[in-house]
Amino acid sequence: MELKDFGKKNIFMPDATRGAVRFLTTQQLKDTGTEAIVTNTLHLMIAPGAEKMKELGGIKKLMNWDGIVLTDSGGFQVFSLIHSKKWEGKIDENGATFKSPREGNIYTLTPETSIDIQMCIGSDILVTLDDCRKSDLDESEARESVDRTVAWARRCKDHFEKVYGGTKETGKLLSCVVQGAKYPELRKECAKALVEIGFDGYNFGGFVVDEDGELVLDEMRAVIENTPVDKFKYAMGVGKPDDIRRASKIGYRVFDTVLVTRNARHGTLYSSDIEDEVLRIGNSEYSSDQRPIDSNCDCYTCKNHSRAYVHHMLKAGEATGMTLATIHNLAYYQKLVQGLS
RNA sequence: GCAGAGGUGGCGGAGUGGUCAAACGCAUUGGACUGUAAAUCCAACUCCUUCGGGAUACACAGGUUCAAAUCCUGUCCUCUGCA
Repeated sequence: MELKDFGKKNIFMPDATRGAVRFLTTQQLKDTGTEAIVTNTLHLMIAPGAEKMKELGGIKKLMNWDGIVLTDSGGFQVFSLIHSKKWEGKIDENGATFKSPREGNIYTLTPETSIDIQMCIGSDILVTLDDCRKSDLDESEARESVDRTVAWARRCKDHFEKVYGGTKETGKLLSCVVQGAKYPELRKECAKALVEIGFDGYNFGGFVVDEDGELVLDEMRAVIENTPVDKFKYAMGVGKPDDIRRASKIGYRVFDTVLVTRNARHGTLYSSDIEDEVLRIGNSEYSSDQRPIDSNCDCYTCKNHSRAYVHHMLKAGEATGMTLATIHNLAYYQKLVQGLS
């Protein structure tokens, strides 16, 4: 796919956070029909490091991946690791400073450094650093997060243009993240402020489901309705197959979620043979089931192996089980998303 | 045969008079996971239950005690060493 067509039709990007979709080789990833992946700024800045990424010629060369690469800015990690105090760190209006628990180094992520690192990674589609927080914020906190997100987005764009020449010079796309928690009005405000700055894509950020696991459609609509039709809309972290269907219906075209691959590793597979399309391959009923995971699937796993084999591999703790399950789930999602176009 | 050690839930293995239906691990059986600190986490796992409890249980059979997986006696079995 050409970058200029990105987001014109539905696309699902698996998360290759550290430069690989877990348990898959780049070739196996290609074979699932995947055209774009998401890698993560924060993870890659810690290892192998921004300078090293640059020296190695960027993520695409490193992975031998010729598809599209989107780099997430690290905004979500700022929330999930630092705001929630799993990692030591501080967040202020300038960005986040944190200590990696692995080797103890201190890192700083600001709107500007996030862009710099994404450039070192060699991404095609950059994401502005945003202030992502938990979903049940009260309105004043949500407003703070919106204000900061917009301010950071502006700084990201300025930096991207001044230092690198922007989209025109680099040929890369710059997308921003819309915050506003569970307040559709704030979502709208945030979207409008971002549109004024101008981006190539608008990403729905924060948490995409409420406490009951329901997709936050009202908030998502507020963003669609207040952003330009000709720019791509990316529903970050969406989601379960039905959530993708719903989000697609209201105008989102770009999706990513860890559910596909994590669920695969944890034994939750998808199959059109099952009524609610969820097949828990670890369940004992599959231990002697010789059928493929999905009779309508032509992925490597379904063409070559039975439910019983995947069940056994996963139960036995063999990495092959994870690989086979991931290949299938990813192929299932790619087919799902194509079917929505 | 003699001398030591020991027999605990599907398995391994704690516990050595009461707070024990019995730690912990594994296995098993369900479930969760939504811009990945996740090959992770949660729950159930003797039987019955109106979910309050109830009934049997720590090789087997007796006994001591208010109370035994824990103490005593016998039986059976296992392992190690010596013949």
